[in-house]
Amino acid sequence: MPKTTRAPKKPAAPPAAVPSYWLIKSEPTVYAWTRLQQDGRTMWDGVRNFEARNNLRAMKEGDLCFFYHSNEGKELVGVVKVVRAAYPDPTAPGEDWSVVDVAPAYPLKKTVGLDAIKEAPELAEMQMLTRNRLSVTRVTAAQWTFLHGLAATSGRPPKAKPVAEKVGK
DNA sequence: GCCAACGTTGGC
DNA sequence: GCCAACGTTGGC
Repeated sequence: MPKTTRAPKKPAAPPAAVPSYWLIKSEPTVYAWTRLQQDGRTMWDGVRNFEARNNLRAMKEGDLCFFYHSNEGKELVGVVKVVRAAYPDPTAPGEDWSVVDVAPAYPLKKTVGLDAIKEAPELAEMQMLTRNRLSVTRVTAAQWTFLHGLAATSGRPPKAKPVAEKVGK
């Protein structure tokens, strides 16, 4: 594109950008939801799968993710917010992996079990089901809303999150 | 704890 | 560039 048509450098991306929705998995024995609540924030490291990594890289600050307990529990337990977009994974120096920082946004009033997710025709296309080994998957807006219905938190707009937003260190 | 699924790696 | 072996994930 010719320079002359280039937009005059947008003054910081509009924070009004529509958030995307995701689902991240963790084995509760490795890093549980309660632990994240205690920590207040964490670096989501250790992802060693290209597709999962690409999903991490597609996350924007402010995006929301379901937090899923794999292996034990097998249920959605809460929602986290992306508080820092992707940056190189310091646990894999020299390698091309990424992390994001997340903070707890709110717990689900009712956890949503894998069985319930599988039962719902509305969720048949969920990436977590179709790509069940992926630790970071996409969630559509429709799936997001539907799952909040199951979690009995449907009245809660995804914007009510007074999470501290100190980016950086 | 076992096993199926599947992404990744490495040999040819 | 294909494909078999391997490793890891995650459900059961």
